Order: sequence, then structure tokens, then C-alpha cells
Amino acid sequence: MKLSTKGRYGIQAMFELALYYGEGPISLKTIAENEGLSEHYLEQLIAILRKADLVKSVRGAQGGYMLAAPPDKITVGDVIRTLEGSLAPADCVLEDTPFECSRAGGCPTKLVMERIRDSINKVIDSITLQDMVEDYRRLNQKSAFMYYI
Amino acid sequence: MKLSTKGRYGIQAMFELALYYGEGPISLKTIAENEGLSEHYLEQLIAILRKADLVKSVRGAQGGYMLAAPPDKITVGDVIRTLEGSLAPADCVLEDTPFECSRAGGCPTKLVMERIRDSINKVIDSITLQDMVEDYRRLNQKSAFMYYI
DNA sequence: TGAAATCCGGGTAAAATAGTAGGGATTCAG
DNA sequence: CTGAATCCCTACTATTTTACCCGGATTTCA
Repeated sequence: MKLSTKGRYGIQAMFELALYYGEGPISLKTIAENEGLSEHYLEQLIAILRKADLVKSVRGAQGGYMLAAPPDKITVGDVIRTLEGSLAPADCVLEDTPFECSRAGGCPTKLVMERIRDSINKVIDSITLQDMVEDYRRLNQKSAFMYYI
Repeated sequence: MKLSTKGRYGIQAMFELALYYGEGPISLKTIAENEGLSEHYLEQLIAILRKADLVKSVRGAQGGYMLAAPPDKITVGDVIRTLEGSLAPADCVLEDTPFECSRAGGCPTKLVMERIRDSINKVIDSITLQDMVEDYRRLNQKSAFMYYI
């Protein structure tokens, strides 16, 4: 039940873009360096995010990527689902194309899966990139303050 | 973010054992047939559950398996974690041996992972095998009733 | 024009998944 | 006391997924 690196790196990259939102395009190189990720691999992930209209690209020198919407309009759920697909823990509770098993109607395991799925969705849909940025700034401020004690 | 078949089959097998709790040992063959699973594969999974003291075995002819505790004392979380390990969506938020990344302290992604982890745990720890049995009986009763309309 | 970027398709080694195979040990029924 | 049922254990394996790398084309700014 791990998130793959797609989802994790995707969140990290989107967080970087949120951090510099409004300051022009950020290059993949910058993102990859700041987050310690492979530039080539990140390229594939951000291509998916671009096709899903979550980021915009600017080609050519001094180009790069930026969020397609303000950080408070993009949720962690948008990012994860774009990169990983549904977060349903089993195929029988996929939101779009559920695989119907033979006992689908009266299956007690399915109820469990639905509850897990719903609780994950509830959490990731409630966190925006703006929330992450604010958390980050708060955490950083705190540890800077700690040095003076 | 799928549960592997280990977790899913494990829940199904434990549900079967809960359904017949108190009626003597149930053979692997019976469980596998009722749930439509591979007997040999299930054997490996139930061995893990046995070592974790969630099920007891009775060897020899007319032997089989039974729950090591009443169905209302075993949660879905006990079963899943035994078979799949922690349900942390990333290694940095493992409950027992978290992998500390470089920015661990001020990492906003980690906060997200913690919230996902906690919400999954909350759900699976709140559902007992007894709950599943009751759901099953309720669902079945309902559909039997439907036939008369 | 040349350097800095994005864009794009393909390739690939390693790990995880979901089993299969086969034999040994134990116990009950007749 | 023998045979069938059943658990117990280790090893093997095909397939899929993951997490990348490579090379080159295209676009744009300075």
C-alpha cells in the first residue's frame, strides 16, 4: 500500500511550483535539484501533469513550468490521482470502472475497501498546495526561531 | 496504492473463519473454495497469520484452521498489517522504523503522508471481523427479502 | 547563432507480485 | 494399522510494475 514515486515526486514537484507561484516559469533542473530527484524521470511525470492541465509549460531558454491554477485551487488529490489513477485499494471499488466480482452485491470485503478508499480521498482532497506551502513556511519559521533559544 | 492480494485474500480468509467461529476447524480447501482462491497460495498467507497468533491450526484429518480469538477481538487492521506490513504510504512515515530523509524536520510532503497513513489506520482499526460478519448477514437477509417483493 | 530549455519515444535492470511444485509430518477413521 | 485428509515447509518462476536512462528533435531567448 505504498504510494509509488510517481505520486510522491509529483507532490514534491508541484509543491516547488506552488512555492514560486507568480514568479515566472521554473525549470525542471531547478525543481530536480531542490528536491533531489532525477531530472529525466521528473520530465515524464510532469508531462502527465501538463496533459491533465495542472501545469503549464514555457518552451525555450529561460522557460520552465508553472501551475495552471493558483495553489489554493489545486489539491494533493488532483495531483496523486492524475499520476497514480484512483486510490481505490481494490479494483472492485474503482470510482470510474469498478470490476464487479461474482459476489459484488453481498460482499463484506467490498464494504471495507470502500471505507478505506473514501477515507483516503477525503484526506487528499482536503489538502491544497497552498496548505503545503503554509505548513512549510510555518515549520521553517519555527526552526529558525529555535536557534535563538 | 492498491492492496496486494495478500491483504485482500487474507481478509477474505479471516472472514470465512469468523463466519464459522466456534464450529471447529475449517480446512484450507473449504476456505479456498468458498472464496474462489488458490489453495496453495492461501496456505502461505495463513502461515503468516498463524505465526502472528491470529489463527490456530489443527493438524491431521478433519483438521483445519480457526480464529485464535473471538471475531470481535480481531480487526481488519490486525490482518492487513500482519500480511502487508505498515500501511504507511511512504517510508518516511513508517510507524516502527521511519526512513529519515534529509529534510525530514521541515518536510511538507511528510505531513501529507502522515495524514493519509493515520486516516487509513483509523478506518481499518475500527472494523472487526465481527462487524464484517454482521454486515454480511444483513446484506444477505436483505437480498433474500427482496425476492418476495 | 548558440545555449537553454521543453518535448518525445523507446529501452531496460531490478524488484515485487502472484502464484506453482513437490515432498514431509501429523492425525483421524475404519 | 493403514490410508486418506490435512497441515507444514522450502524452493522455484513467469509476469508485471517500477524507476529510471538515452538520444535526439524542437522551440525560444539573448
